[in-house]
Amino acid sequence: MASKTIGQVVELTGLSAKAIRYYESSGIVSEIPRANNGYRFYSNENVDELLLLKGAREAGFSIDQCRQLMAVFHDQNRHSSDVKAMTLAQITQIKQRIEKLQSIVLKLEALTEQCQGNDQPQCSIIDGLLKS
Amino acid sequence: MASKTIGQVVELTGLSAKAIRYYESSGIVSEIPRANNGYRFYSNENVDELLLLKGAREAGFSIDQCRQLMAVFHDQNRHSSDVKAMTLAQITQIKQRIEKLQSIVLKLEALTEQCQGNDQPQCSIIDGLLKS
DNA sequence: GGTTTACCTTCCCCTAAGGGGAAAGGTTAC
DNA sequence: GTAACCTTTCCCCTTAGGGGAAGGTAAACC
Repeated sequence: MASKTIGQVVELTGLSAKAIRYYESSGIVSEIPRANNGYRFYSNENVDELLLLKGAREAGFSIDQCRQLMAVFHDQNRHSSDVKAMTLAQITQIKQRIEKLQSIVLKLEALTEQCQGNDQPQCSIIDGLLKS
Repeated sequence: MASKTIGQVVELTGLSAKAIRYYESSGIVSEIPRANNGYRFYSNENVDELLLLKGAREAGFSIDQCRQLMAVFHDQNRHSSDVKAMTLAQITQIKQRIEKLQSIVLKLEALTEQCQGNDQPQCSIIDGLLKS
């Protein structure tokens, strides 16, 4: 079975049909050849593109970053150093997001510690948010 | 100066005029009274709502969570325990997001360690993403 | 008073990454 | 033949506003 319908690719990749069509219409993956009835038929190479894309999305790469990644993927003269650089940059970005979230957690934890948490309306969390 | 124009509220709160109007049209803050010319005029209470909202947004609360928070804020019979419960739930959610991001970082770091990062096309990051 | 500048209003389109569902047509099974 | 399932395109929806247009208003300056 060299070429597969979109339903079969859904089974194979775990991606939704909506997502798969979206990736094509956005130009992130190659244009998929059609049969006479208009149905898309996916080659193994097409499926590989989708698998790579899925892996990258699950690794937190944005669609725009994936676009670049796919371009590198299709570059016959690519250097693994380029892929590594993109990945290291991605790691840095995610770590920054983590730090921001951690500072929020610290702030919220400080506020909850001040709050009595009883049946009175006075609440130092609200007071704290008002002043922040 | 008991009531302020939106421009003055922008100065006062650091929020954008777009955001302030959005909060009103979304029903998150109270409806703002208008002058004859249609201009909004903000009372101190209106400004307080916006300040609380801003603090909550900066603390990572979503607009929908802010909506609930504002409802509690306006509830004369509120219990600080309710606010505390919402805040603790928010802390839990953020911690989950942090954990997810951390697992992504671990995965990406493992991949970069395997990648040679040279001028060859073979790249274990791509291979790893394809299989994941 | 007239003009310029700054401010306010609503309105519409745009973002990211698809999801939901309609309407229409194709394919398969009974 | 027809029921069930598959595929197609199309349009609206989501978050939390941003950008900018078109038009009315207010304050400042001459």
